[in-house]
Amino acid sequence: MTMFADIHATVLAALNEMCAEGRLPAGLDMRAVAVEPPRDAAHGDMATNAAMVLAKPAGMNPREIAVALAEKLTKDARIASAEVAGPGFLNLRLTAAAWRGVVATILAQSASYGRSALGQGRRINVEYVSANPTGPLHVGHTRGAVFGDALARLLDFTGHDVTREYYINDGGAQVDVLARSVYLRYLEAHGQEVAFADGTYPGDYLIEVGQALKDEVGDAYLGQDEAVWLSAIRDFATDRMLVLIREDLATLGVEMDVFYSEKSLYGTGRIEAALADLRGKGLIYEGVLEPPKGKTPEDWEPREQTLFKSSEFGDDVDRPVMKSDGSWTYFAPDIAYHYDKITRGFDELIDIFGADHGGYVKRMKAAVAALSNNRVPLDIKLMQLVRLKRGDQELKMSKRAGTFVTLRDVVEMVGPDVTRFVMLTRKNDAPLDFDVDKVREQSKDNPVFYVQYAHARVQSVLRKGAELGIMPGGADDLAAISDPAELALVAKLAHWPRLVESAAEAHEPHRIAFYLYELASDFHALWNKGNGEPALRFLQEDDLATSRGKFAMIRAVAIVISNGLGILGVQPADKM
RNA sequence: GCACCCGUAGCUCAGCUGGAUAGAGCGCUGCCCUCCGAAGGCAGAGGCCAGGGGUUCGAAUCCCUUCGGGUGCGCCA
Repeated sequence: MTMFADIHATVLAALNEMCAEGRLPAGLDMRAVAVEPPRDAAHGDMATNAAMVLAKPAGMNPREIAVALAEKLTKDARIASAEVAGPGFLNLRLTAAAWRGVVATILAQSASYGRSALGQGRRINVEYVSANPTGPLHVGHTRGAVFGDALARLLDFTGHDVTREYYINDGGAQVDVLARSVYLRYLEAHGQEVAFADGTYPGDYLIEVGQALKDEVGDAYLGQDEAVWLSAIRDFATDRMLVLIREDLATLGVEMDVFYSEKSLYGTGRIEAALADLRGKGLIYEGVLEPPKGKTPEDWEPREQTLFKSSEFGDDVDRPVMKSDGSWTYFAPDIAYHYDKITRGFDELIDIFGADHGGYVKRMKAAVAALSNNRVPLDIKLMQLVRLKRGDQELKMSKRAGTFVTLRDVVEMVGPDVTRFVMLTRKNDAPLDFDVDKVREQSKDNPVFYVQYAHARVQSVLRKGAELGIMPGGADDLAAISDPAELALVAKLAHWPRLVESAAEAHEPHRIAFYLYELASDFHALWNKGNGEPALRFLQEDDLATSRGKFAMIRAVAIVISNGLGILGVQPADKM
């Protein structure tokens, strides 16, 4: 249990008592009753809106309810005061002893402080990265990789059973292009002059693949028709690319549980099975789509296609699953893939896509709703672009020239921890500027540094204390935590569990990063306050009991920072 | 033309799923080291939350609408 959950339960209990005593009507819906930190700390430690949300259904004046509730709550030993404010807020102040209890809790729970059973072991599948297996990962993929991984860790931390999954697009035309490009490199390895036409991948990273192919098959494919080698080289090359991609992900500390092959859906009856499910629900038909309004393609002509009635599930129009030539559209294997996830028994699905896939969201949600009979929710997070910069200069990417900034370039420039943290300092749907110079600065301007520095400062004091034989204390020493600034810091620590839960529910790991920044800021402020008020210094050489108490407090700060960074996949620094 | 995302301080962005006087960093102005690390901190100036309607005790947040920016729109994946 946590402080906010405890008090919330206390408030509900008090309200129920009031019902039993006839001071409130029975059977009130209390789900809207919340206990939150007030926006302005001057209002108190916690505030409840109970009186306001219950006033109308109870047919009573909100202040009347608030006064009665306040009377009950002040009997609680942890609550120092309860004041009615504004239209009916009830502002609560907790006793210093109650806050000190939070420190004891944090030290006792340590690495699991903030863990929650919110997910109740629900099985949740997070699909991310899923980049085409045609080359190394670039900056854009990096953001998706970091976000997906942090989200997975966050869900794990909140009691979900998480599967991290990568969908390999190895079934489409782009892997044929890959195979042809590798063939050219293979010819090159045999000393031939080759030209990279449009529609091939000219990147240097395929040189060694061509060489490896030569090492493996010798001259077997020289002068041969594409029909002879295409399929074999495709498999060879995609395997190589997947090794590359796994290595890229590993440099960031990202590890997948499942790599799921698109190709495995073809010729195995799995696409057919998924569509048969939809057909059985009357959601597949043959028909002709209207041309898109406003922007009709030049070569538009009406054609009959096999369509999915996605419009019955909130999509704008029905979507084709089969092209007019009888082959599948990309949507068909995607339906089959999500059908497979549903059949595997997941309770919830999350897809992380690039923002350019925005037009795909509604049909995918429609498909999952239809296939699972609305049982399995699908959340799709769209990742906005990353603008990579060095100072004022933007590092441009050009796919045609084969020059792009890779994930590995970024990690080599700034390290995995900085890459991860900075990528998480923005909401997923906001564009991100990533300045490779700025993120390496050791200053307040750099949020990674700022948070790491707070952790390192705690460790530094604790080390110094250890030299003097002072260790963080237990419950008996916590009276040393008494200044309002100290209690405010502890209150911030008490927010951690509810912050974690709200971030997990919203699927928004960036909230963790922002919280850590605020916590670090509060800590640095308290540290500096010790300059003017020696009583606030953590190390009090002439008063060991006080030192032990304050050490317990700052150790709690380090624990929360460490737990938070753990969710972001960042190593806390002990020294800087 | 339609759909989705976005619009908050000069700049870059938060805003806890509807709460009280809208916050932080940078930049600007002025302060704080005989002191556990100044790689920090404190204070000040700076806002019609793009505009307009609505919903209710209460809106930056939810709904409608206008304007502005981004992305996407059958036989690409």
